[in-house]
Amino acid sequence: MISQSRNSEKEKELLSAALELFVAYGFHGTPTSKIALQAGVANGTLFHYFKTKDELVLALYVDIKQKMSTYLEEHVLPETTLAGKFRAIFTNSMQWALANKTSFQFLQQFQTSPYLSRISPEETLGQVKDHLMLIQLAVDEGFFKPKPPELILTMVMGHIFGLFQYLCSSDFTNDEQNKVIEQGFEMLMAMLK
Amino acid sequence: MISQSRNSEKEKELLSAALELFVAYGFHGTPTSKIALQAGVANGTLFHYFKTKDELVLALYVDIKQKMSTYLEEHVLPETTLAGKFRAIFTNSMQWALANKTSFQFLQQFQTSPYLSRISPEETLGQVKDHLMLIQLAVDEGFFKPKPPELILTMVMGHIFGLFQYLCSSDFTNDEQNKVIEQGFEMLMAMLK
Amino acid sequence: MISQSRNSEKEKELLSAALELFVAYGFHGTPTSKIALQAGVANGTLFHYFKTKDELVLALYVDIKQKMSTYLEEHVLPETTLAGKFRAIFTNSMQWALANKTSFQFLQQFQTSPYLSRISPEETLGQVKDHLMLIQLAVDEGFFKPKPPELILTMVMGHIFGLFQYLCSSDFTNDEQNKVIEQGFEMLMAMLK
Amino acid sequence: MISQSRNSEKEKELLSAALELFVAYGFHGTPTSKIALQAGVANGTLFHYFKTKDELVLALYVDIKQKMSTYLEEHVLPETTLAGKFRAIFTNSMQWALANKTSFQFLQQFQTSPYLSRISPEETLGQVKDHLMLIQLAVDEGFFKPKPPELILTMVMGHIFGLFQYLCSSDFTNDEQNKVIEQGFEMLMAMLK
DNA sequence: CATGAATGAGATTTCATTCAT
DNA sequence: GATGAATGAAATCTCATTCAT
Repeated sequence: MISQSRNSEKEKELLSAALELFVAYGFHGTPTSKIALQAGVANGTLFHYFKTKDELVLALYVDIKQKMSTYLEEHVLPETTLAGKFRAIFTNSMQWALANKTSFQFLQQFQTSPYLSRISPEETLGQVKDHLMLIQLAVDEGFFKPKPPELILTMVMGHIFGLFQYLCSSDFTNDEQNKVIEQGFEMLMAMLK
Repeated sequence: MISQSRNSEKEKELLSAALELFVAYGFHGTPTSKIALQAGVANGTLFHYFKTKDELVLALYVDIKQKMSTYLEEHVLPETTLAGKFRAIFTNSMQWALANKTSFQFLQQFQTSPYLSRISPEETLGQVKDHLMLIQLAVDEGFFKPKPPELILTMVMGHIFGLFQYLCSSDFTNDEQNKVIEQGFEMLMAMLK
Repeated sequence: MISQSRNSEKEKELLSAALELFVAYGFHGTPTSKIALQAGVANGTLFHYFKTKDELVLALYVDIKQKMSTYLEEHVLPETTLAGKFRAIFTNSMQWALANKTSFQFLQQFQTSPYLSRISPEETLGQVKDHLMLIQLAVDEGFFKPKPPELILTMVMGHIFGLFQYLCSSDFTNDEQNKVIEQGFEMLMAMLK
Repeated sequence: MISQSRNSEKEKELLSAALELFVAYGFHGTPTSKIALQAGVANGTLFHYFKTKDELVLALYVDIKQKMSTYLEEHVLPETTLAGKFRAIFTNSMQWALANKTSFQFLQQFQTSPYLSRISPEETLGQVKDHLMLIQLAVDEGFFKPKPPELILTMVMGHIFGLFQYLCSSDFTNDEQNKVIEQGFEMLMAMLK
């Protein structure tokens, strides 16, 4: 366990350095040498942990996705009502995004890049399946308008991306942020119910 | 004028080739040699028209932005009512995006990339100023809820990106597309009014 | 034709530099940078002519093989008798090998290396087919002992390699060399007839 | 003694793995990590037994040379006549080569490689001295034609390499192999006597 | 002894850019 | 203007070797 934590140490350093540099300079704009430098390891060490640079990019994506998922699950599971669940998903997504701006920006960058096609469709589906099912349930129960769940999901995500952009573009206090998120959620519901 | 039209011909070929390859392989994933090849010109010719590769990327962005703006202007100007203008902006944005998928994807890619910072803030502002003023007007007249125009704008854009994603993800007939756009607009208005 | 001769110029320089260095340090013991340096061209230029280092190795093999074949053909074709043809093949093989020691050593190195498997069997066969047919003819006419032509051929080649090794190991005058070759041929015939 | 036998175990595994991989991929085409992997030991363990990779190559060469020599000595020493000795040398060389194809191929590869120059001339000479003396004796007694022993030796070796190549190129039964070797020896004697 | 993570020099290859024709 | 051969800096990746455990 000691040795593993040491390994993880360098791997984490590498992932963290890669994240920062990728968001600042883009995937191809960031040489592996710079990543290694910033992570404080030797050039070759990067390739000890990730066989290729591409593998590092994908590993970073998976890592971030999983962290966000874990965070959401923890906050959504306790909710028992549909309304509570949706509010939890929305507000906690926003909170996580704002608390992990660089990570969230990386996701955006990744998802509009050709790297996305490296993720198998099953994996992609797996990530949203739970959300789609929840939406379907809400439609069935008349909580949402009768629209295809995929449409509703993309709208919610577009909404989240839009709000994130807005909240990043200026300086807001925490209170202001929370108010915007709150209002954003109300508006979203106004649209979907 | 003949020589210019010939130049323009090659320049267009280059921009068109670059667009296709950038969306497929990313900015850095696309060598200038491949762009020249696909454009049917020699390697060095690219650098007659664009001093550097970066300049080509930016020129492509400006070119696409301008084409979309022109298209929108043509369709929005004739409208006289607020409702008509917003409907026209929204539906024609969607129509243009769907008719020029690669171009729209390029815009998405560009705007989440570090290249965005190469565009001066004034230029960026200029592109949205008209829209912001229109939204402000709508808020003042009670047409929209009293929210900051920037917030409303980012929400509209998030909405558009979401719908675009959804309509690209499956095969829809033109009729179905139009219906989705129509409903999308109604939902958007339900949210904003 | 001018431009071609210029191209060929650098390509030839590269092949020639590669030959010398490969024989001295081995395929993998020779960095492409050294080849380029010795050829008097830039690092990248090598890859302008040969897509990969491997391709350079194979191209060099094909080039040398072809030069030797051409040389042999020119000297063997005029001969009309079986005896004359065999003598011509043998002595001219030896002469060419001694006049192009480095090239011949490269062939030996190549043929005992894993690179050999990159040459398709058909190509390999094509190179010896003529010789095999000539041997078969000699067997049919009772000129050679009734043995499989392949066996005879490998023996002849073993003989040639052996003599080459011997003549390289010490300093011989041209006259001595010729005498050894002559005697070597007589001994070979004593064995095969 | 127990610990030494354990070491020897791993050393043998390493030599054996190296042999196989060197013949398949060449000296430089085979990373030490792959050798260690195939030998079932850790990366660093290889360097406990061989200070450098080069040392491993040379050790392998010496090892194989010695095994072949031992085998030959055992079979040649009992012979009392010149004819018997030569027959024993020749046929047993072939038998060993065919029974240890990979090892023999390694020798060929080694001897046409720049590694050969790492072997001191004295060592090289030592390996063939006995054979040269035997040939000299045979020449003195009129058993062989009056030629330089070095010439005769290289011819014999060329002959052996040729036959080896031939017998490896197709599938032969043991009986066929033996017959070819037998005939090969008769032909060789026809040439040398 | 054995391990295997870590190293960093160096190898191959790419590619934006130049320039003589 | 147009070409494409040539450039060489820089990127990715490999691998022999070391060393703390």
